[in-house]
Amino acid sequence: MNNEAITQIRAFDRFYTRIFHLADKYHLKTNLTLLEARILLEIGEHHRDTASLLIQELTVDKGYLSRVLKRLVEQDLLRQTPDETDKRAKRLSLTPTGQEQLALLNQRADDQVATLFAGLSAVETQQLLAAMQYVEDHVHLPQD
Amino acid sequence: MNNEAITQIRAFDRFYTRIFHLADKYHLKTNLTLLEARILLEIGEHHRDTASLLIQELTVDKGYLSRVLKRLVEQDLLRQTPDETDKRAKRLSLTPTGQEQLALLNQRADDQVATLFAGLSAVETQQLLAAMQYVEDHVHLPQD
DNA sequence: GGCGATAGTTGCCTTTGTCAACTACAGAAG
DNA sequence: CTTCTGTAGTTGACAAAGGCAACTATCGCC
Repeated sequence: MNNEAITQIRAFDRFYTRIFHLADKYHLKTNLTLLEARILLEIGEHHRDTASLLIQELTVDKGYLSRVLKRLVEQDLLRQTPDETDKRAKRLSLTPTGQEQLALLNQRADDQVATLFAGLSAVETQQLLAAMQYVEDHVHLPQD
Repeated sequence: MNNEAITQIRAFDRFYTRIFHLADKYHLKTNLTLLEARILLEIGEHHRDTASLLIQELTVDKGYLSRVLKRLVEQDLLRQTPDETDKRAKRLSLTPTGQEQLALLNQRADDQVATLFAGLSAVETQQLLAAMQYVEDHVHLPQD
């Protein structure tokens, strides 16, 4: 890969970093931090229902995570129920309030995306998705 | 924009967030934080040579930035010279040591990118760049 | 010359994140 | 069944990151 290409990719990275910086605000107007929002998302949508799974997925310190989870429980967004088959673990699940919050977060995030890509025609949207897919397919992810 | 599209874009965002989380480590093995690295980059390559410009570009608190800049000066990576035409401002520039550090950072970041997109043919690389460009061109950036 | 705005600094505080030690349990090996 | 190593999660102590407001000095303008 030549230098010109690398420079352009790094420019894209900077660009998309900027987008994120804007788009990562979907948790505002809720009283959740970004991490808390991502936790609700992982539990509620991707069914990662133990702390260990979250640690892997979000690459966060387990001590820190433990505290954040506690906070979510205190806010009645999250339940921790004992795992019957593995008594070390706790199963995480959203409370009804937690599910409401998650729905709200999703709504906000969707709105953000819709705003960022507003005004695209159907064809343009399809091409955009294809372009993203191309990028995704051609990144060589290191094995953790 | 339909829901299906939004879902896919959000998936891309999560994906690229993950990439960044890996790629943002280029400052490691130096004794710089990510913010310090980005500051050197902005000053050294994009000629943003006042604190105000950095505040805008990096969306960082001015009090915090002030301290970080001080730290960089203490490490002899940065110089602050009085601006003759505006005596409130200070012109920022890299010291020779700072330029060396920046070169090192660039090297690391380039390596990261090269690794992430390793093994692409010339044609694939061109298509990748085109795909990135397409994404970039079709985001509707809000006016700050 | 006076006044609101801007550049940057400093003190104070909260949030976020790291690290190591610790408890409790699991699973395998003898 | 005991012992040993590994994993799940918690807690305490601490460090780093960042936000907020007050302050000084200077600017540009009426």
